[in-house]
Amino acid sequence: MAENGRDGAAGDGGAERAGRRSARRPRAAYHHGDLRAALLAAGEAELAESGLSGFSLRATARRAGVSHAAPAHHFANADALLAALAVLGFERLVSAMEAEMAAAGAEPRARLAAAGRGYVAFARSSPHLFRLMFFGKRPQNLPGDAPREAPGRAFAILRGAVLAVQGAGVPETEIARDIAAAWGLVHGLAHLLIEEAAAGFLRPFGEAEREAIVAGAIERFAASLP
Amino acid sequence: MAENGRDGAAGDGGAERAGRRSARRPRAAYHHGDLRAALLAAGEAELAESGLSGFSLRATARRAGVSHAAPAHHFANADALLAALAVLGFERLVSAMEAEMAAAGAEPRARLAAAGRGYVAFARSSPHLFRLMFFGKRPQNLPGDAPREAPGRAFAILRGAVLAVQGAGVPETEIARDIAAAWGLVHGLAHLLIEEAAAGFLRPFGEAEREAIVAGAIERFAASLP
DNA sequence: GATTGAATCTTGACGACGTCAAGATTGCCG
DNA sequence: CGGCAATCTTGACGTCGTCAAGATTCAATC
Repeated sequence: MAENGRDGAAGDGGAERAGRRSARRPRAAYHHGDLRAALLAAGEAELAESGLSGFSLRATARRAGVSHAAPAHHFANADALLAALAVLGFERLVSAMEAEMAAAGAEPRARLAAAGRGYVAFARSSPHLFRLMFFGKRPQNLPGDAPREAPGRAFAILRGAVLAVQGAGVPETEIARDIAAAWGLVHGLAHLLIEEAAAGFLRPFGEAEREAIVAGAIERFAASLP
Repeated sequence: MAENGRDGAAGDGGAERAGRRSARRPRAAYHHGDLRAALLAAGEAELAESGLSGFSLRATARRAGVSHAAPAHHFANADALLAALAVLGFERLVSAMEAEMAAAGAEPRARLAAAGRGYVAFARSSPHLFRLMFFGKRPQNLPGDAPREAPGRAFAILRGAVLAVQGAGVPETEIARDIAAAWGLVHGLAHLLIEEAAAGFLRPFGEAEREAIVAGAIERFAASLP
């Protein structure tokens, strides 16, 4: 995937294989090899640098060292590329939650709190993906169900963690209420932390203190469940 | 102002002056009167119809019945118009919170829950503005402090409501923790409700049940404060 | 009340963007 | 080895945001 540009601006930088033909084409090969993956990597880098509103398919192609129309053979349109990135983000979100839970042992409340911490940790580590996942245009007419089903796994984890705490015999609306509260809390906290405008009142606190504040809020919720 | 396209929508209702000159220009006047307000109304309508990613300054101008370059005299650029809309949204958010609180009486916990309900109610009534306010590009170089300070009032209300419940003598980090939890909960719930992808598990419930679930989550939080 | 300067709006242009169509290049399968 | 499909490039079109220059109107001054 040719070290998606950056260093030399003009991108390409892909001198991994010396130009074979002549000096006409600094680019290595006509066929890229795995342009789809390269475009995803370049797209994520673009997203991190320029944000969702400044995202450009042409710039992504440029960064990947291909022409502006090359992406069309791998993604139907720009939204399809972004949707694929969002799916990738949800996979990482699930990984982050599972990683924290695995380290949290077996106690249900500890596992629920860990899931929440993982959720927030992901948002802080990849704010550009987080924003894309929850604010990007809804992928409407894309092939496959992945874009629509991607959030489901993360919710399922959170739901399972809540159910494990509640035990059996809880009315359906109460379950929904507590799942909504759990998701709302961690999602809101995550958003609060990555948006500067929203994080105003957390400014005075240092990094460690914020961590403790967020973890405390989540643990207090887990403890408050009946 | 020629009933911007859609006749129904744009409000403004500015057909006050019949076209005076000739049939050449269906538009009434060269000078609009209050184009700034008309652009804000048209921009909000565009936002509601096309979403943030589909927003277009030219389409907004078209809807307002002016040329594509007319907005430049009232907003430095497209982001400035969106920033003004975001400020407008924060004002409405504050109004929604205050309205609920005013109807909630004097009991601190009831007032806190009311503030949260108002927050969610605003998001549901104006999802396009909500998304803009919290996901739009951060207005960087805009004149005036309004865009940066707009979220402050809403946070101040929530903060005040939390403080009123806690009473005096609570450590600073605990205060921050509970404010973060309150904001995170209501913000996350609001987001949960307006994003279809996220609201999957709430689908089976009807409108009234959702209302109860959200209100229940908020009230349980208010009741859980020490 | 006419004149003049400033504010407002229009027209036209430019570069960047997303997307489509057609041609060039390459890998692969027979 | 030949041909076909996949891949990538080039070129074009319409739309977008923004700038510059001209047209029109308002308002303040004389």
